Amino acid sequence: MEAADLFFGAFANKNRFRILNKLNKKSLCAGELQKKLNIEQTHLSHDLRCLLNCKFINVRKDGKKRIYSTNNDTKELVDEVSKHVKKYEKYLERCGVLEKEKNGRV
Amino acid sequence: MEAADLFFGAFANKNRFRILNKLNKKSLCAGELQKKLNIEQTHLSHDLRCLLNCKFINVRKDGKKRIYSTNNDTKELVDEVSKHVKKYEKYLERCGVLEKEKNGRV
DNA sequence: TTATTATATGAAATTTTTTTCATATTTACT
DNA sequence: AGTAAATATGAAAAAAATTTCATATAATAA
Repeated sequence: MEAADLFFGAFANKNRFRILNKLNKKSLCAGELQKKLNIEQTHLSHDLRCLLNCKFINVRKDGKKRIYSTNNDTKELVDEVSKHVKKYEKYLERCGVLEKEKNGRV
Repeated sequence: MEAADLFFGAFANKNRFRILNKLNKKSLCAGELQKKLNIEQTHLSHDLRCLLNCKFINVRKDGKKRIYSTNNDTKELVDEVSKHVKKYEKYLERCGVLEKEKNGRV
């Protein structure tokens, strides 16, 4: 089950998920992503490396830019997860540090 | 995109993923899960509450036990993710704190 | 009504991840 | 060669999640 842990380490992150969603629509270079998502440059760069290492995305060079893109498996996965998130949105609560007021006991 | 963050907070966790996989096969009470997964009692309890809050799982009472189960949406999602994890296993690397030795530069 | 089993809770301690900072690299242009 | 633009890197700081601890509650049985 170690692989699942690594998987989540890479995939399960708000910013990285936003990146994947953007790239699902259109391949983009880092600079474009940065503008669209309004993430600080080095932060974005770290996230891209993370996604890249785990093969969620690919790069190709184009002059001094690097164009990032998702593959089909990633597209499917991201869409599936997005579907679930949308459907369960109303139930989702911050975990671990559950907001005390909301504690809906069983 | 806030919902995605909450979603990952609950779903994206090694132990909780193990729990979901077990429950996908068979509804179980906390005690049984504890034995099968070898997780410390209060730890498991926290994780169950988390999954419960976000409606990944359901409970019903049976005497002094509580029987946990997954729903169909969760089953599908967990299976989809498991499939991806299996396929990409060989690429997965710990993120954020990337092991220095492994640094496969682009 | 007390004891026991099963499970839950909240807070503190620990660990991990995210974010920022300062700087490096890479490519193209002059 | 020197400069600027685009992106990457590593380490430190900050934030968040996990794990443990000590204790509470709930249901049943003696």
